[in-house]
Amino acid sequence: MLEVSRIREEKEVVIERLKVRNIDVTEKLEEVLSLDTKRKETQLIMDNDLTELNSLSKEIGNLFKSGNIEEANQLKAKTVTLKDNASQQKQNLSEIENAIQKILYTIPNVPNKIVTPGKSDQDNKIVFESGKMPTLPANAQPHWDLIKKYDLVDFELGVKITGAGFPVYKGKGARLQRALINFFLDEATNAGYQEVIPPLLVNEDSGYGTGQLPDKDGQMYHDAQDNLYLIPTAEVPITNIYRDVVLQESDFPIKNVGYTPCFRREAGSWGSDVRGLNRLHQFDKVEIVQLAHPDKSYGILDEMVAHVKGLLDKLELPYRVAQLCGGDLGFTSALTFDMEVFSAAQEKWLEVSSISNFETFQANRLKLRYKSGNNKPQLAHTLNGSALALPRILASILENNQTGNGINIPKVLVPYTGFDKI
RNA sequence: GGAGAAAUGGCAGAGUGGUCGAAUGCGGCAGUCUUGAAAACUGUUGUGCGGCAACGUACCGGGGGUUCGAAUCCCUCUUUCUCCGCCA
Repeated sequence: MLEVSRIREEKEVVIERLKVRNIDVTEKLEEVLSLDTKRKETQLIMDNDLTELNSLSKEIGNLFKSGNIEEANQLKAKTVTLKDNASQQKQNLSEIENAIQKILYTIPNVPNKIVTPGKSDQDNKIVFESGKMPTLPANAQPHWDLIKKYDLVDFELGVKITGAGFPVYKGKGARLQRALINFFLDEATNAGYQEVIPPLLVNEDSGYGTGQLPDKDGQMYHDAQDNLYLIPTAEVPITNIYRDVVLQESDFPIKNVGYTPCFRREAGSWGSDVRGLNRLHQFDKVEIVQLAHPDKSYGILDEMVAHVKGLLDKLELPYRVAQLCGGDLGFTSALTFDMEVFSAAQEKWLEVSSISNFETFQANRLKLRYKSGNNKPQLAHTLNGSALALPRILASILENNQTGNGINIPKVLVPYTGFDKI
């Protein structure tokens, strides 16, 4: 959520930068500013009423003490209208505040100035390519066939138990999945991230804190009975650890990593690219989250990208890094890099990680601040990235490493799988 | 799920209708003393909103109510603890 103070201070910049998302927020910002002015006026009136009310109350107290009952009762009568006024203003105030918030909830984050305009992922800028495409055997198969052939993942079984998009991993498939999770967690831990195992269901406050609500209501599975949401990513519970927290400047950087299953309804996104493991309702992911000093967050974003590149290098997968254009940028992000792995048999680039700097957008909702010295608390920056999302990694490992009579396991995973071939 | 107790500042802990944003202790910060440190002493030390500031205002788990006036009384919700029941 944008800060009103920022809108007031650099309205033109905000409008200009949001144009790369193909939206014009001029009217909304004007509305926010005029409501904010009204808010200040209303509070001033209310505060004045309250000031008078408070001093009358004190007087009445003193009169009662000194036995001046009659005079006290006279003053009491005077408080009635003041009280009415104050409570009316209080109601106005909260209506105005709600109206401001309602608008702010509809405005996405202001993109970083290097974000280019564009409509869709077609317009993203490829900023790095690792090269080294695999050469496949003549009879190469896409992973959904390999999975069946070697009995690694069973989709039909998942349909029987739950529904489409909830696969059952079996045997070496399950083991490979677990190996990847452990590998990713170990790599992150070695890079200084603290591992956490967060809850998989979150409350409404947490959903608002990281910006999934109200923007993506409907994309999350919702337990109406207890009003809890199944997490679409570990970002939600992990970042919300720091909701309503004031850190010391010396606490930075704060680095957390967590493995969780992720649950996404994927409403309306059923298309051609959903075969096999490409798009699921439940999938596993290791997520890295950092909290940073505003001056350091972009350096940290680079560091996180480098970390994920390192993972893909070690897995010996061909990949590229895309800098998202305005039209493809997530609602809450100021700058995002997507990591895409080439899955050779289906000849597709699959997004396996999305690494973003949210600047203060989440922190403002979370009330996540830091203090340096005796200065007033300032909003911190939040960042996160997948390191990594499992199913598509699995898909590309299977496809790229097939030999015609088996599948080679990347060397780095062998200590985790206990086998080097499927 | 049933019965009872509780929720106060970074922490501990007082406060049961007015002068309480809240005693006291610990911790933090600044200073005195010291070659330096410790100890001792002195001062200072929550957050939001409005305001250049002075200051005003709100906040004692959340929401609502009673009252001229609520940390204090009432209702409700949440959470924690104890006992009972159930259970991985």
